[in-house]
Amino acid sequence: MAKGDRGQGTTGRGAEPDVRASADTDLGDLVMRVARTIRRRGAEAMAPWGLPPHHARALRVVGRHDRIRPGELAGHLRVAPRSVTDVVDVLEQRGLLERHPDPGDRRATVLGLTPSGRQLLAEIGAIRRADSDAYFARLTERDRAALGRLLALLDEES
Amino acid sequence: MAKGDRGQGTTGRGAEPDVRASADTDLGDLVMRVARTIRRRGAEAMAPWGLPPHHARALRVVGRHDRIRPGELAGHLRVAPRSVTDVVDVLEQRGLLERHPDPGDRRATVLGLTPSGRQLLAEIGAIRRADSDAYFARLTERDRAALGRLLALLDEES
DNA sequence: TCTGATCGTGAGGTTAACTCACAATGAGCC
DNA sequence: GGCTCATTGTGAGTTAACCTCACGATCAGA
Repeated sequence: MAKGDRGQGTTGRGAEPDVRASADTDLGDLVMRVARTIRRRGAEAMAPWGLPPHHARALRVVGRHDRIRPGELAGHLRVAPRSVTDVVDVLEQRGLLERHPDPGDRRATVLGLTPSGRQLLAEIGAIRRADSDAYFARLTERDRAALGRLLALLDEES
Repeated sequence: MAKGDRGQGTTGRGAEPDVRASADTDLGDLVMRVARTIRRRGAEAMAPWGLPPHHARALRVVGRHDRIRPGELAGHLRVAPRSVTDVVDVLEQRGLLERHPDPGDRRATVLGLTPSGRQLLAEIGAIRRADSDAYFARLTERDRAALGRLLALLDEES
């Protein structure tokens, strides 16, 4: 099924494993490496606020979708529902968002930003966007659009 | 679960924050979400061998660059030198690779696959490639090439 | 009213990284 | 030869970002 399969793996020890960069990194690896860089940059950019990248991301989602439920937030972040509980815990402890009981369903909770959460979001938004722009500036406008389209295709619900 | 989408508002292409995640997430978020999916899929695919994605990746790099040093391996994986020590520890304990003293520099170590490491690499290579192909099959051949090019640009040494 | 799904979370675990400090060694200089 | 300084890999300790499983509370339907 694989096409350009170089079948080495038998005895071909020093048998010319030349394999220059483009050949040896597949798309999956490439995505992971870029993701690592993004996470590192994000962590550095957010360091002054002590807000890890993932927490900042969650804060942003809540900012966009007010009155969101934890489960929905998990969906947006593409993580397991349980995983957002901890994130929400931290953000709530810092007074950035609040859990409110859902009047329509007493099992459920809805999340909303506090004023200081909203303010922090505004502050870091600018920084984050600037850093993101700086990183993706390696690509032309057209390439960024193309990348967005391709990643969105991959990210579609399966 | 989740799959929430209480439609609030339409995808108004304005200054309005909009609902559909794919529409308003920036490139960084998109990369992270795709990366998460890839990691999860990779972990599932490697589960029968109990080999975490990152370990498999390291094994592959050593397979390609025999007699590589830990420090170089770290460079290929884009992680801090210290981080590969643990990975190498595990892989060595499993008998998949070995540390040899570097004859030219007694501080250093060179890594090489053992026969069983080489065999495992061959086994999982096929599986992994198949899974990767399945995931990226959402994109056309042309789109995959484009994505590879764009990611490679981003991943260039800065 | 009983049953089965759903919501969020406690408990506990894993992966994948990081920094800082250190001993051993190499390399350049006088 | 003896000094200094950089490099190599690792011990120690920490953090981020996930996961599964189990559970009590609640909802929705037969």
